[in-house]
Amino acid sequence: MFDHRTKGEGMDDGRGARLAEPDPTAPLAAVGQTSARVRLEPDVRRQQILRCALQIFGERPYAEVSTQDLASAAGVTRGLIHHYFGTKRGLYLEVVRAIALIPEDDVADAPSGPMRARVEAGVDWFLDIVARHPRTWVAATGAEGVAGDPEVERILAEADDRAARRVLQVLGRPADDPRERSLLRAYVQLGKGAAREWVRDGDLGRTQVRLLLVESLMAIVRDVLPVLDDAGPHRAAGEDEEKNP
Amino acid sequence: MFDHRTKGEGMDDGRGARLAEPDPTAPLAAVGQTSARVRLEPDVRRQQILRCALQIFGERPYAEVSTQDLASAAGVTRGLIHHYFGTKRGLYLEVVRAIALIPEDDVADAPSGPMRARVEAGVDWFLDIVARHPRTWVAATGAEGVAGDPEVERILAEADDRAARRVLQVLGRPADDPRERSLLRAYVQLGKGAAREWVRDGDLGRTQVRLLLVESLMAIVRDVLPVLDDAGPHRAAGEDEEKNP
DNA sequence: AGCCCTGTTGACACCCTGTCAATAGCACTT
DNA sequence: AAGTGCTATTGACAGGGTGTCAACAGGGCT
Repeated sequence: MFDHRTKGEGMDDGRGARLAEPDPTAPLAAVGQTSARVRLEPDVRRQQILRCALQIFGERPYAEVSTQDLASAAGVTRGLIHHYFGTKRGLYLEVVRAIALIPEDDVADAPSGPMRARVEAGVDWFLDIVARHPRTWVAATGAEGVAGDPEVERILAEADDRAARRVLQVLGRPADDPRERSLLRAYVQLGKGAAREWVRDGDLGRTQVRLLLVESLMAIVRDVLPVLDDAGPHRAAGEDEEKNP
Repeated sequence: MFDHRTKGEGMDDGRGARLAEPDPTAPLAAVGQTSARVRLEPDVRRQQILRCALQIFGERPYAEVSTQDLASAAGVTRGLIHHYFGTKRGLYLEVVRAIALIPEDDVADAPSGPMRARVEAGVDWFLDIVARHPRTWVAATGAEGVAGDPEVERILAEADDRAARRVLQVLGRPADDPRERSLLRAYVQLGKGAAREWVRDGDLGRTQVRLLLVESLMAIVRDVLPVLDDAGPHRAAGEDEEKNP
């Protein structure tokens, strides 16, 4: 998310860029005013714009970013942004996708051993992911989406669902029961919440968070999943007729 | 982009506005075209606009609601919206406050009886709140805020903290230990996640959600809180050095 | 060199937000 | 009842941001 392309840092003065010879693919604000119109491969240009957008959207909220800002950062004109991404929202979606969706890569862990060991393994897997890029992770998965945009929702939901399936897999359960999936998605929220408390405010450490997540998941496995089907019908909450707050 | 100002969409039909005798305080779209300029007490007008905004913002995302929509729904002009709330975001903040901030009023419930009963009472209290305005509640507390708006963040965080304190109170625990508060805030995320699954997707019903929340909270009370202090230090997650997303 | 494909631009039209002086309800006085 | 004053409410205006499109020009090819 953050590109950490800390400004000073050899961007303009020292090495590179001898004189008036800007790297055409220079991503960020290398755009003194100097660089004339340079023609790039569509793929390269797309990537470059996307990288800049990644940085910008990480810095301030969606509404306070204008396509002009995006364009300037990439050293192009607004028109080009729209040419490649259709709309500002389109570009934003690409950014969210890039950040939120954890690759489904390492799926091959054999779920073996007693349940408690599996649960602990699953929790540790999750905490490791968070610990790798704590702040970025929190920013990406928190309430940072654009206001209720259905597509953003969808992406974030997909991310949660992947995590939920992963946990189910670690538990050694088939991941195709929609109710169990739903249940685990809720649990993933607990994980996200706990991680937030861990990373942002410092009152809980990894130890405490781990404890919380392990015991909760154990309770779910022990006391909830087995009786899930015995419970009542699965109606959604009634349509709301608001009265007053 | 999308004009979304499509279809009349239940905006104008239903209740209210029988025939040219509009209740001055009629909340929604009682605005045939009929109602002439009516003068109301500032308080009343504010309330009325707020109620309408509550509904509208619950229906579609912030960015797709225009001040014109808000004004029309309340049967006034845009200017008045700004007169009372300054800005569209200002009105939105009031809405979020109204929905998310559970009144700290009914604090007097005696936390008595066995722990399981208390836990169930607390969970039911929470579910009742959600059930009162399900969709609006989900919209307001989910990732539906204005993208990363600090003020929205603050309100939501405050709301979570209130809920956490409330739960601690129901459990019969003092609500001043920051670590327990933090723990319970994480639990509140589970509650919100579960409520989302309940309201939005229909795979889980209130029964299942209740089960999940009760058992999880029981596990927390039984297995986590007692040993919270025995666990390691409460360092925040290490500062992150991002490599790549 | 000259041509052509296409990446890139600049300007245009539209919508939306926020401001402000002007208008007109409505309660109170005479 | 009519008049008067306070102020709730309006309508028009300015500024800014998004998305569209025909035209321009970079650079590889003949």
